[in-house]
Amino acid sequence: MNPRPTMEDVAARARVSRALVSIVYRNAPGASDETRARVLAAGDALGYRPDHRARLLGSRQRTRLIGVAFDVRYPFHGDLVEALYPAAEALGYNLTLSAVTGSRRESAAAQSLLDYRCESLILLGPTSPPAALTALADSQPTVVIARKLRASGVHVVRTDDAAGSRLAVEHLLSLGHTQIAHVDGVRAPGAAERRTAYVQTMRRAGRAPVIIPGGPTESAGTEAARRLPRNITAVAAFNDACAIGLLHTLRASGRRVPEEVSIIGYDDSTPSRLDHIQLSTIAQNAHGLAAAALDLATCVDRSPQEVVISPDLVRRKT
Amino acid sequence: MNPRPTMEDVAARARVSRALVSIVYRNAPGASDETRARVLAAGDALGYRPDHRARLLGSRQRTRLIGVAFDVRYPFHGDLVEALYPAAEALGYNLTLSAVTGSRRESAAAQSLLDYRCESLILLGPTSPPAALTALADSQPTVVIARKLRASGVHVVRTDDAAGSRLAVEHLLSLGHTQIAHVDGVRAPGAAERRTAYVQTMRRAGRAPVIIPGGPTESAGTEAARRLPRNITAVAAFNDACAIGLLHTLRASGRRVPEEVSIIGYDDSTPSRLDHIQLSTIAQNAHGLAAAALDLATCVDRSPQEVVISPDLVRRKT
DNA sequence: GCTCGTGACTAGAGCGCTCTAGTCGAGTCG
DNA sequence: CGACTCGACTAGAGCGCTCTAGTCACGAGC
Repeated sequence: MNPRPTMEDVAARARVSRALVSIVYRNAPGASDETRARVLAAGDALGYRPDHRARLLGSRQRTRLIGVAFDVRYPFHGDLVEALYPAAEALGYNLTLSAVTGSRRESAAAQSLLDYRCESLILLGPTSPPAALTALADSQPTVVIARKLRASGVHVVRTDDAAGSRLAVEHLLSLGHTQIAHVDGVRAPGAAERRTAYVQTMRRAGRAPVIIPGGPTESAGTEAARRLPRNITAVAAFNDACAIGLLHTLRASGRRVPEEVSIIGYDDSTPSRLDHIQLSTIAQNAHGLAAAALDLATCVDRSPQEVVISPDLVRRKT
Repeated sequence: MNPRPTMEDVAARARVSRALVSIVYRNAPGASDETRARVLAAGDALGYRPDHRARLLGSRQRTRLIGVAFDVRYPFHGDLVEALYPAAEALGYNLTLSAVTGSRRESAAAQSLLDYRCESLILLGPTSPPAALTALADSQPTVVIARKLRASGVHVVRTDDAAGSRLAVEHLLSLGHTQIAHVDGVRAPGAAERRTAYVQTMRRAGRAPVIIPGGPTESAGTEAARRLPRNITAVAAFNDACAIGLLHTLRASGRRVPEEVSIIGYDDSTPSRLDHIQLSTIAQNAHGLAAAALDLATCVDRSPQEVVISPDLVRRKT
């Protein structure tokens, strides 16, 4: 519980000036290797760690801090956060997180990031209206991940949902299926792109599209299973949760998956990887999204743009 | 993209000193209501927001900042974070998050929190060895949530697992079941307490305990389902994931839940609430845990202690 | 009338850093 | 040999705040 050592303490112990300690800890040129080692040794002995806040205050413009607003309720946001950390580190940036929860609104999360003087903001699947996002982007670069939108001044990084949907359908076609249904995401983000791509891919293959209303949840999948025509042998679901609900309900009603019905999900979420599920799915490339987002976040004065990342097919057992 | 206004700008606009602006924004005594309004108006007009960093640097001892290290992969950590925000706000504290991920170790997360000069640390279900936690607690109050451990200097807030397990078994007994099995968590945290309480409660009720090896995952539940004796009519599972694996496998093999077999989980996780699952379970009281953790985190110079929160039975459909 | 208290406000020194503008000594070169 | 350059290092201002120690005006109390 003793007060933390400061640069002054390290400087005194290493018998150099405070400024030199700063040089050493910033890895800046202007210190001999010998002194560098001595300063570092003194710092270690005292358990010194630079004060991040003071560091930011002192450095004139660049804070090398990026704020990330994410929703604790979405596992995919967790995957993105995980991918963002190494991507930020590679560029010499630090991440500050702010959570969106059931009771903490996105605007509050974003404002608290601004209080920390983040250089730029990365918002994961934000639900704020475009105007609010534009307002945020007015004061610093703002990158939106995983939401398709046109808000002026905002960078957008997202997965190519049309390509993903096409990938799913082509996979099922290549397996020899002809009666392929799509369980729709209805109004969920991305649902329209996935539905349209499904229809187009089916038409191009000379097959009749069958669309079943669904949604982004397991219960939507459960519901969709009840409406599934008996002649259907393969289903491309809106997302993994929906596919899993469908899977369980189909199995419970005696239909064998994948023997009788093939199912493909979308997201490559954690549940899809579980032993007893092993859902084939379309993976959003979290690392690709993260890298692109950081690239945009760190380039100041770049005109707002949209980066679309291709998804990948993950073949598992359904 | 224009530089953010500072206190100086607000002071100039309101025609007062910088110090007075500080007084107003801190809600400290020493300014007339009239001036207060004028300063606030000037701040609003400029879009001024105090710099959190500078604020903390300036304020001598207390930073009113609490660092939270959580694991993005655990939904329950999300619930805890959600509960921590309002609890912190109520005490006038701010939260800084740092994520533990597959590739970012707990120690890195904790260190980055220290760089931000957090007054205290709250670690959710840490996996670090007790010695590492004691070392952390040496420099500031440290609270561990959801892990039973004896590390000197560290506060612990956790759920009463014995009581939870007892609650689960008593619930099943009260439903008239006599052949109740426990699917064990083996080496998972809390498994020993839950197992012991199960055995004790069964003995006290004059029933023979049946323990089936399992684990904390869905696949463990799937495995346990295969080993489940046919005469068992109720199962208290180690946790929800295990219970859900068990549930699906049992249903797939034709046994009806809850008609033929009752299942109770543990955690009240999000999947347990899903429409087609509706798992009865034992809820860890996230708000209670959060409040207790903040209480401990904010009281400096309090001797390390352990707070045990009672869990609740959530009756659903299994 | 003079002290004293009080509320409203300000000056200025930090907080722990970064960064610019130096100093200082050793080597280079014409 | 004096004018340079160059690497190693230091002094000190400044980042945007907070906070202590004032100042100043005004009214109460003796």
